[in-house]
Amino acid sequence: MQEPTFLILTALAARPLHGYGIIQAVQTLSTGEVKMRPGTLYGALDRLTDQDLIAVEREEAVEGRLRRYYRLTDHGAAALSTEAARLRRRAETAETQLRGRAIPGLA
Amino acid sequence: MQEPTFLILTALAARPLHGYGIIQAVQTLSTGEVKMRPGTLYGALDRLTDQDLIAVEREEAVEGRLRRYYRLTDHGAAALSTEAARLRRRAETAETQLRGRAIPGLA
DNA sequence: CTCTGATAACTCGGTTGACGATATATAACG
DNA sequence: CGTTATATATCGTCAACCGAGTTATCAGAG
Repeated sequence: MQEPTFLILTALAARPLHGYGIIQAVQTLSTGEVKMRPGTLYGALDRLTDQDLIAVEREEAVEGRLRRYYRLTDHGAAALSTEAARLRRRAETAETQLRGRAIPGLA
Repeated sequence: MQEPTFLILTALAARPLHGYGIIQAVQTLSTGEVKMRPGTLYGALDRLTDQDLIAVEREEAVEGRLRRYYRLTDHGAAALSTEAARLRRRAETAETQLRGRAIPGLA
């Protein structure tokens, strides 16, 4: 799983959002680092829906404009949780290695 | 930066290694999770060398077989450190969101 | 003596997924 | 009336990962 995908799932973890809301949430959650483009978002949304990690919650028409809300599925929440733990482990391993001290027992 | 690339840099952080040694180190460092393929490794090695994140340390001929050792450059160590911090932040943000509590002040 | 498996390097083609650019439409602001 | 913000969507490209295959040496099993 790559960063943009991870951030979409993160954005949807707390509450359902529509596409444009995800773009804004991702920017906020990444403290301005990541500005997701529509080309990345809508492709990922279709893919994640196919993988049953997210699902369409509801569709709203606000002032003539459609808003399609997505929510994280249970499956998606589990995947995000697993992936977060993985990132944490990767970060820890890298920092340990950088300190120049290999974990005892490793070649 | 993607996971395989990150793991190559992690493997080289503590000490220089040759290609095959990296494959083994990655597998150990990821507690068996990631078995890097040659196609991934050698492509990444060329790319990372071009980006000056790693460099060829020396070439050794051991029993007729060539061993090409790569080391992390200062630039590469800095990039790995930055990326590790980034992964840590991503993991933390995701876990916070999963707890259902948005960071106060966010929409 | 041959075959398998580990070590060690490298190539090639396919697929996935992110990205930039572009398109469309409405409402608000100046 | 033009620009900015909201909101969705498509298209073509490119980077990167991945599996499979190639070549070669040496050790150990059969």
